Amino acid sequence: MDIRQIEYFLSIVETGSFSAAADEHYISQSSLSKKIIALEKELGVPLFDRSKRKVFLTDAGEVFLEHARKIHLAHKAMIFDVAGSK
Amino acid sequence: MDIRQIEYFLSIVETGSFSAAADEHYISQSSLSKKIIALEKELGVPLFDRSKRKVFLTDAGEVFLEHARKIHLAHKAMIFDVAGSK
DNA sequence: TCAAATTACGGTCGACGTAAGGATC
DNA sequence: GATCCTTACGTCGACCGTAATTTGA
Repeated sequence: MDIRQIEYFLSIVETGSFSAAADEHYISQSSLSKKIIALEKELGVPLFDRSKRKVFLTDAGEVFLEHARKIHLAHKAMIFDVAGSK
Repeated sequence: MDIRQIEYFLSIVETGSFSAAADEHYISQSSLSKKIIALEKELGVPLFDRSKRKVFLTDAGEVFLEHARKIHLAHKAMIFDVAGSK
């Protein structure tokens, strides 16, 4: 699992859209989709329900979201502190 | 940054050795070394002092270590909770 | 039909392991 | 000389974007 995948996931949740999240990260819709599919495969559970026009989180997606936010913040703090220790 | 790199880093700290950590993760010493070098490059700071036979953490490495432990635990909790939500 | 996500495809870049090199003890 | 980390090198898999396909409104 890559930190970027977590950031992609968070962007999708914020925007409610794969394509909008892809734009935010300057990658193609296709690449983003594949990254999320790979993440779901790694976890063994689907994170999103794509059956509607707007994407919704599955139950597992909700659980993932809570942790994803924590890890994202922890990672940001890590970068900041490490850079400051130079 | 990949979660695996964090786990590699933690194994090196625990064992005090790149090669022992590589064995733990069933990858070659060479691959592990390259992963850590890539991590240091991404962070912009060296994490280890390799000038002695046993590897030592730099100041930045010590800072990274604190965060790495937190993120590792958060990741483990994430995997556990997501799997449990299936 | 329009918009949005997935799948197919081809090219390129990166990751891996083996083996050689350099350094420490 | 032995052990450990890094560099060189060749191969193979992964990632990316474009384009085609599928599906929901």
